[in-house]
Amino acid sequence: MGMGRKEPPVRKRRPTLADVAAAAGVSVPLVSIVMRNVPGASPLNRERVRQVAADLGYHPDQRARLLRQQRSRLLGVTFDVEQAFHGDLVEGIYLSAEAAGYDVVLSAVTPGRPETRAIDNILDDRCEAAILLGPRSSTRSLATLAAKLPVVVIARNVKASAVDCVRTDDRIGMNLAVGHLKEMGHRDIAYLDGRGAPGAVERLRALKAAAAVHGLSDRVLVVPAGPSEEDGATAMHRWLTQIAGVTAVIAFNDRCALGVLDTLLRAGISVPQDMSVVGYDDSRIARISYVNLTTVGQNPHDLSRLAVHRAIARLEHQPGNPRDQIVGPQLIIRTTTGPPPPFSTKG
Amino acid sequence: MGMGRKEPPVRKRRPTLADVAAAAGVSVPLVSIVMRNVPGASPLNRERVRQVAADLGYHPDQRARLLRQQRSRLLGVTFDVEQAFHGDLVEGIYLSAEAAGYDVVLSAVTPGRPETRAIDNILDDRCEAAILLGPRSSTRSLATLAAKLPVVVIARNVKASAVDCVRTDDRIGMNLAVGHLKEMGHRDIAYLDGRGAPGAVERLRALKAAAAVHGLSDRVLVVPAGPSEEDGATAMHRWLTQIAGVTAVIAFNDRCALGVLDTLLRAGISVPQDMSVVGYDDSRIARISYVNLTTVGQNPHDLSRLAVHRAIARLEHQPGNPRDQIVGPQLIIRTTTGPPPPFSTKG
DNA sequence: CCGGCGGGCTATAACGTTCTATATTGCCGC
DNA sequence: GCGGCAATATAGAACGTTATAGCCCGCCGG
Repeated sequence: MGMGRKEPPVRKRRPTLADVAAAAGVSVPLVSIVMRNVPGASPLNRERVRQVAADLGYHPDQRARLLRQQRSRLLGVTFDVEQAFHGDLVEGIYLSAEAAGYDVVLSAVTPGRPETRAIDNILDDRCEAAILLGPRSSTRSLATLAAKLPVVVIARNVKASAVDCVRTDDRIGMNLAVGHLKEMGHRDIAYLDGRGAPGAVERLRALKAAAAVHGLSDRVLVVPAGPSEEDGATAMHRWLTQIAGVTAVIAFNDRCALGVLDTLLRAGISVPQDMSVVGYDDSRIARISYVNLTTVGQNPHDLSRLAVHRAIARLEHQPGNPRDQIVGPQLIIRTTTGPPPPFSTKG
Repeated sequence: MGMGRKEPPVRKRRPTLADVAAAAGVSVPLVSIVMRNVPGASPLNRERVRQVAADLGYHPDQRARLLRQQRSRLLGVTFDVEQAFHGDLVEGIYLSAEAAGYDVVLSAVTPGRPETRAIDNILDDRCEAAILLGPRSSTRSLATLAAKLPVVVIARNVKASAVDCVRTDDRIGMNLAVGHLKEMGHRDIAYLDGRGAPGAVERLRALKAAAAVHGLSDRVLVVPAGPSEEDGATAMHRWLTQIAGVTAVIAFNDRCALGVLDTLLRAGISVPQDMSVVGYDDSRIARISYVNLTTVGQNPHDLSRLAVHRAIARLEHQPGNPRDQIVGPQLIIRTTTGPPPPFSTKG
């Protein structure tokens, strides 16, 4: 019975500029001036209005604000919730955008929410430009989108004249990986291909180019695998019995490399004494101490910074020169690579 | 020289209702009626307006629309880009929200973007309710937030009367894990604690309760570890030499369990013949074929569905009964658990 | 004493949409 | 022929904010 019943939290309509103005005894535009920190109000009123606004718990309505202004200063970003790497990119995008005075609207792609819907969302929200992380849409539909607003694609090369791209150059990455192995004395190298995964074709081509540069074209063995741990493990398992002389493996990506490592461990082949392994991506898994995978890392910070700046440049009508911007990857040398075992140096 | 120069893509101001109305020769409100699919327009005009809108590439301005309406029907969601599980939850939230006619505003928490900023963002965007995934803010500040709008927290228990919680019950999960092991014949079980990780205390308490239920209170050994692969590997390594008789390990989470598996593999202890291992979370890593980890899985679909419905119920003034909703986890039996080796049955 | 100037403040309109109220039909029954 | 009704269309105001222009007042030089 009536003892200390909690009052229900009465949530009234959120306060507006008019409420603050009335409470402070000034006009609405003056409050607006104070909230925006622009000149035109006396220090006295400025202080008073600030106080009243804080007391009322006033928050400016972002939507009304954007509606009135000519520009929204909004960047729409689509990303895939399943890709850990996209998380790193999102982080970088927030940073660069806020530094440039732009705001970010996120729109996720999930198994149940196709990319088209994610894109429609950022269109509805009046974003001035779109930054798409690893989009799967056709070149054609991306070009259509680019007719409506500036589009910057990260981590995919889209051959449409109106679409900007920012991506890592696999040729540089593979060059680093092969160069590192050659320097240590390896000659016979196996490459586990991504087999149909996005970007696999480019990466294979890059590997072949790197092999040619280092004069190892006929020493490189390409094995079909895939993008997952399972693919790496299966391919390595099947292939273990068939090779001899190969002293190093480059995997399509880190997950694939992880499967390779597991198979080698179970087969009693020690890494890096008997076999060197190089991954690709520098995903979080590569950094675990007991994995400690040598890998080619993309630079999410640079990728996102370039993408944001490129989008803003388009908005401010300074297209800039290269439509397709390349970020150099870096080789992160950990403990899965080392010199080949002495008895196997046959070249 | 002048051959086939591409015309620069002229991006004009985006079309508005007024533009469509003028082009179709009808009034603005009529176009609005058509675009919203509400009664009040003739089939003839409906068709015409649709056609014209499509031709102009008209997209309704979500911000203006929400400004005019009394309600925004917007749910603000904060999530952590580093937590893969949050991705699964986001997916479910989109699904449930769209089914209920609500829209979702995402706001990410990253290493460089603190939770407070993410929350301010959804406040500025006029969301009607907030759904926070594993928030790290203090109970106090969450309560303050709840005074402004309904707040539903997923995956954390917040003891504030105005904050709803939806979470998995660790007691059920641990009960399943211990029960499964006991059923197979295990008696002496080690638990690798999360040591300071969010939720570790509750999970440890739940384990102890489960042990008590199964009459194994004095057979369970608690070992400090941590939430990462590395923690699991280190703890297992250090601890391997000190135990005897223990036939099963329950890890704080899957990542920790992965470290355990790796250490066991390197030590030549086979799983599950010599030792059973149970994880917690059913993260993607647990499903890899060569890992194939028996684990306690949270149900992201149910969690997100309940959270969305709870938020909407609050908005529509039907608070409903339990402020703290529990979703039952499920045991996913894979191949890292089996009967204990015969010689070790001592109880 | 007057015209001009500038700081501080406010009235008003506008952003793109939707709500409310009101007109304009055509059609029916009496 | 006329009131009533439903269906369709439009005029006008409103949402919360900001841009523009103008008002008021005290001050200065002439």
